[in-house]
This record gives sequence, structure tokens and C-alpha cells, in this order.
Amino acid sequence: MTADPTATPRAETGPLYADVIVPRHLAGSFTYRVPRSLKPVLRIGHLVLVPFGRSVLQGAVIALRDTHPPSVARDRLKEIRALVTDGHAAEIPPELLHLARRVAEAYVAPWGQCLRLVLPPRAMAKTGASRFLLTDLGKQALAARQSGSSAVLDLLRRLKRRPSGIKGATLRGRPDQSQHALLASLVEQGWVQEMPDPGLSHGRAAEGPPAGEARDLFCGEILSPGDASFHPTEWESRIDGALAARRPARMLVQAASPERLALLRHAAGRTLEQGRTVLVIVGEAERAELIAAALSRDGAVAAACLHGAVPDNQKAGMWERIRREQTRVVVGTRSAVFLPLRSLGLIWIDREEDPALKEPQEPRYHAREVAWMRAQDEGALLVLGSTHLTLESALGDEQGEQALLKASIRRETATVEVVDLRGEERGTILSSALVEAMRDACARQSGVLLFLNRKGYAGALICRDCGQVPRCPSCQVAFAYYRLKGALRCPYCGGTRAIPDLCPSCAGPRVQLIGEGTERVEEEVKRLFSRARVLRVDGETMRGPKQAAALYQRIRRREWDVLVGTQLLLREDLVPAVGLVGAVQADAGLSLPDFRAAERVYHLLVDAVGLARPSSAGGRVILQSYLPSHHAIQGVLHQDETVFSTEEMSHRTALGYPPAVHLVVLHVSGTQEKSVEQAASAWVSCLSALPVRGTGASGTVGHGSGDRAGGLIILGPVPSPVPKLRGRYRRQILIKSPSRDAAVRRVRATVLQLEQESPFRSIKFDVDVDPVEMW
DNA sequence: AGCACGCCGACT
DNA sequence: GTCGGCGTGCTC
Repeated sequence: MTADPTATPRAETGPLYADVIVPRHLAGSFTYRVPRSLKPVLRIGHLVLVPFGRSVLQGAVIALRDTHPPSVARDRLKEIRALVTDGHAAEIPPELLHLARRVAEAYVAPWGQCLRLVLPPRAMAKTGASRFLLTDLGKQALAARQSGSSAVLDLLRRLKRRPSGIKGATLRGRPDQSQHALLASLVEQGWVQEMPDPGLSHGRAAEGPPAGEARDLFCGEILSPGDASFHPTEWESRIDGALAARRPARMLVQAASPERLALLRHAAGRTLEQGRTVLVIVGEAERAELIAAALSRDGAVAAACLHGAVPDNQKAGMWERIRREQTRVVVGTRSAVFLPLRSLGLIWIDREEDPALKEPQEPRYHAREVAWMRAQDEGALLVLGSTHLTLESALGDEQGEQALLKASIRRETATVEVVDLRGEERGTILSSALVEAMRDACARQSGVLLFLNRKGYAGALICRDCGQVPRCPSCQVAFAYYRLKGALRCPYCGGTRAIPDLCPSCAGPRVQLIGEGTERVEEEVKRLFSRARVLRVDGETMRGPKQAAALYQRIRRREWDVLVGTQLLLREDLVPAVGLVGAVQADAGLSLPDFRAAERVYHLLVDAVGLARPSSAGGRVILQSYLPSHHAIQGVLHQDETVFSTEEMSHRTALGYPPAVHLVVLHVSGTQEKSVEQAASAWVSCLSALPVRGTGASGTVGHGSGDRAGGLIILGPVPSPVPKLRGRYRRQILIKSPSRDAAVRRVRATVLQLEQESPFRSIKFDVDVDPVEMW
């Protein structure tokens, strides 16, 4: 961000100064003197060790220069300690350095922080540092003042104050060099002890690899095309065409998982033939393993798999092999989008709607968007694949921002019916229509699956007359039933209410608890069908790999007539297609406090429909609902995506939610409630007052949103849903903007301004661009 | 963010 | 006094 890489022509001896970014929450870069020995070799992208405050850090060189920055006196500049090597000079490939910067800009995060994303895994570890601790002998020596030297006593006292020890770099890095010798002599005397620095303790080796064994049993089917209606050749040729162009392109593939994987295999093979490489990104580690295995199946492709559960030491080796193009196909979770693949030809995002593609901490990037940045920079084809495309992706399609191809592969589905639960008797779990259909399916032994979407909905209150859920008046969030207290409780503000006798919306008397869950459904099935074999599939019965594997077996061996379960039933290849699927509470989840609630419910129900056999094979789906007119239900009923998406889009547009606008959420937190409030208000006025300054790094030309209002809608500040967390008060501001770029530019300018202003020293300003979890 | 300094209350 | 928690400030 500082300094121009192509500054002044430098002397033959090489550059005098280097701008370095470090992996810390710091906005700018830091300038260092280049030692004579490095002058001829140092290049942009090199990893270097630099003294930083009291410690030594790894950083990356982002610019070389012959003049020191005017803001810092020359004698304050420190010298680069060394080049990081692992045989050769370690360096960050230029495209990745650039990618890190683009991410930093797009998500208003420090470039140095984004540097972490592209660093080789090994380099993340601490630089073999050590700590110094005071020994018992040293304590005695201090107590007895066994040394006349005040320097020695000072040092001993300092060490004593810090039972966890002080880092070697800290002690040695002090201004006077005598410390070094002093320390050595104290170690020799046995007063001070040197220990290896434990470094980052959050190495996550504990998680271990996912339980792949139980799962492998079911991989066999994954690539078998669903049914005869799949005509892949057309889409294969479209992909071939897009790959042959060797230009950045985006393509949407809407198809069921087996078809998608078949297409991926084809695309991967074609990309490799071109001499280019393939990157596949998915939300979950488990699915990454599955896809990697599927791609590698016949040995044609050697796909590496990278995700959080892979131990760090293995990651380092994989990173190297990828960089050397020994590994040419990689499947991984979101952070894998930063892997150093060269001559990248294809990036495939599978299940692009998966919220896990969004990083929940700074830098809060979305792997789908980063993938698009990479595809643009490296001339690759980006494929967004899913059974359900997000409205965001679908709208991008219609707007034709980029050359976009859309593949939609349809399967024949089951017949869908809706049962209006408001017409049923009080307390009905299984409507008579569903029971009838179950009886029928059991008689044919075609299999029954009862699907309960109760996520975030366990134990709530619903009105049997109007279908409404009582909401917290201050948060507009559905109340949850709190069993312990027998009362309603708002999950966000914590406010409690007694259970009302009458519905707050329609004043009807039929207010009831629902969401009792799978157990109750299971009991009901057993009561009504005493001879049926019932298996329950939920978080409880699937807990632990052993139990899960056993349950897999039983499902597999068809030791059941009725399966009752949660979303777990939707797992890939868990259940063979059945004759009847019942969605027990199809509208559960519609009341969640999230503007994407309806979209999620719709997707879940479409998935549930996919679990039934096609109607030509007698497949039926019954949706039980209190809100049968809701467009999520109607869309599934009519098997017409536009029924859902048209209505949903008009809601989003009317209420100002994506994809009609872009959202940016700003978080302000601090220990003093008042200053948090003040800072939040200051941010809002700064946002609305600031005439957009041309500070930006003069990237792309703006979209003509230069007017004062900038088309931004600024809401808040309001207390965050959890207004106080770990002693810090939190407020948030919501920004809506037709242009993400305009909003981001504005926010970036204000963050810089606020962080520099003195009254807000201890306040943390946090930005979330395109939030996925809003609250 | 990380890391250490220094202020403050608790306690042998 | 000394121990150790927590708030504060700096990093070329």
C-alpha cells in the first residue's frame, strides 16, 4: 500500500530499503534497511525475518526502494535480519501476493493479515524462538542479592515478574548489546533457564482426520448418474469450450450431486490435458475427502486433499508439491483457495451456497468471491456448482456481469403434495393424509422417510390458527421455549416471557409448543405402526464414529421400514431413494431471524424431495405445513424454482436485502460502554458526511456513485444481538448499497480516519463485507 | 494480533 | 513487600 514497486531506478548495488508487511492486525507496511549481503538478491515476494518491536517476525517484501519514507526518520529504521530459506529463498508467488492484496481491499482487512492466508503452512510457525525463565537458584540469588551488578538484578527482577518467561528475541533485542552476554552468563550460572517457545498453541492436531472408514462404504454410488434424463454431452462441450478459451469465465452448474461430480471429473480431466491445474473448493472437510477420493478413483487423477483436519506437518509438504506442480489437482475447504497452484485452469466451487465458504474471522473472505478474483487474474474458468444456486449467483447470471454459462440438469422427481396442518386436530404430528400414505408405502415396502427440519427451532411456540410464532418485541426474533424455566426466552436479548394463553398475532387460543423433535415423531410412528421397524437418524443417534458406522450399516442393510431424522438424512448417499418422503414440519425454519431463512428452507425441502423415487416409480412427497401458501412451500409443491425465486426476490428487493443490495456490517466493540456508543455514532456520521475522497489505490473506475449520499443506506448503530461479550460492549451498523465497491471504499476511508483519531484508542472497528451469518 | 509494561488489589 | 490479573500502547 505504501511505496510503488517500480520506484526509482536503483544503483547496481541493489535497493537500500524494503517495504515489508507482517502478519498482524496492522494496516500499513514497514520499511527496513536492506543489509549489504541481501542487496543483490532481495526481491518482491521474498519472505524475510524482521525485528518487529520486541520480537522477530516473518514478513513479505512488497516493495524495494532507494529512499526511506518521509514519515519515519532514517535512524529509526531497522535492518532485515535474514531471508527465510528452506533450501532456496522462500518467496510468495507474485500472483498470491497480489491476491492477498485484493482480498485485503475487498474485505477491508490489513494486507499483512491476509498475508497469513497465502504463507506456506510451515512458515506460520514461530521462528524457532526460545523463552527464558528464572530458575529456583536464580530466585535465591535474587533474594540474597548475590550480585552487585544492578543490570543483573534488573534482569532477574524482570524475569521473576513473568512466570511464563520472556522471549529470547525480546531480551536480546534491547538497545544495549550487553544483554546478550549477560543472559548467557546467567544461564551458565544456572540462574536462568532457556526453554523452547511453545509458539502457537492452537495447532489443531487434536481433531484428527474425519472418520472416513464408515463413509467409504458408500462412495461406490457417488458417480453413478441418477437416471436417464441426464444428457451430459452438451454441458461437457460447454465446459470444453470455456476451458479452450483460456480466459476468465464463470459458469453455473445446477445439477444433482452425482451429475455434478461426473461433470467435474470431465472438466478436471480436460484441464489437465491442457497442461493446467485444478482447484476444487467445498465447505466441509468430509466432502473434500469424498470428492478427492471420487476424482482419484480410477487412478487417472491424483487429487490431494487439504483442510483443517490435515496435520500441519503434512500441509507443508503438500504446499511445496503443489507449488512445484507435482500435485496438479487439489480439493480443499475454503482456505485452500489460496494454495499456490500454477497455471490454474479450473476452479470448481461445489455447493456454492454453503455458508462454510465464508470465513467467520478477519479477514472475512468468501471463498467463492476469492475464487473469482483468482480466476480473473489467472485466466481460469470458475464453475459454481450446486443443487441449489444462491440467489446471488443466479442474479449475477441474469445481469450478465461476466460471460456466464448456466447448466441446469434436471432429474425426474417425485409427486409433491401439501397438507395444511391448520386443518388438523390439535397436537397432530402426523396428519391423516401422511399416515395413509405411510400405510401404503409400508404395504409396498418401498420405504418411508420422515424428515424433520428443526434446526434452530427446537422447542418453540406456534399458533395453530395463524401459524405465527411469538417474537421478542425488541429483537423481532422468534422466542425459544426454555424447558428449565417453562417460559419463553429470546435467544438474542435474553428477555423472558411467560407462555401466552392467546396468540399475540390473532388472539386465537390454540398456542402450542412444537419442535419436540425426532424422538416424538419416532414414538408416534411406533404407536401408529406397531409392526414397522423404525430407525432414528439425528445428532443423538449419530453421535460418535462407532455408533454412526453401526447406524450406517443398518440403514444400508435396509433394516427399517421408516426412517425418522433431521438434515442428517440429506447426507450424500446415506439413504437409497424411497417411495415416500414426509416433511413433518416443512415450514420449520421460516421463522429464523435471517433474511436467508426462506431460501435455506426451500433448499432443504428440494433436497428432501430428491430423496424420493421419481413419480414414474411411484415416489411421493408430502409436506406438512402451517403456512402452505408460503413461496418456499409453493415452489417445492409446483417443482418450479421460479415460483420461489421470483417471490423471494421481490421480498429481498422490497426489504433491501441481497442480492438486491450488498450488505456491509460494521462492528464496534470496547470495554467502555459509553465510548463504544460514541465511536459507533461517530462512525455513522463519518460514513454519511464523508465526501468520498479519492484515496483509493486508483483501481477500477467507479460505477458513477460519486454523489454525496453515494446510494448508501446506513442503519444503526444498534446494540449487537449479544450486546456484551467477554466484557466488551458491542454495537453494530448495517450498510446497504447497490454497489459493493462503493460501500467498501467508503468504509475503508472511514476506518482509517477513525483509527487515527485519538478518542477511539481502545475501540475495535471490525468490518464484515457480504455477511453470511448476519447476527 | 501479540507482546510486555505497569498499575492495582489480594495475600504470605 | 510480592504475586498475578487486566488495561494500554507500540510495532519501521
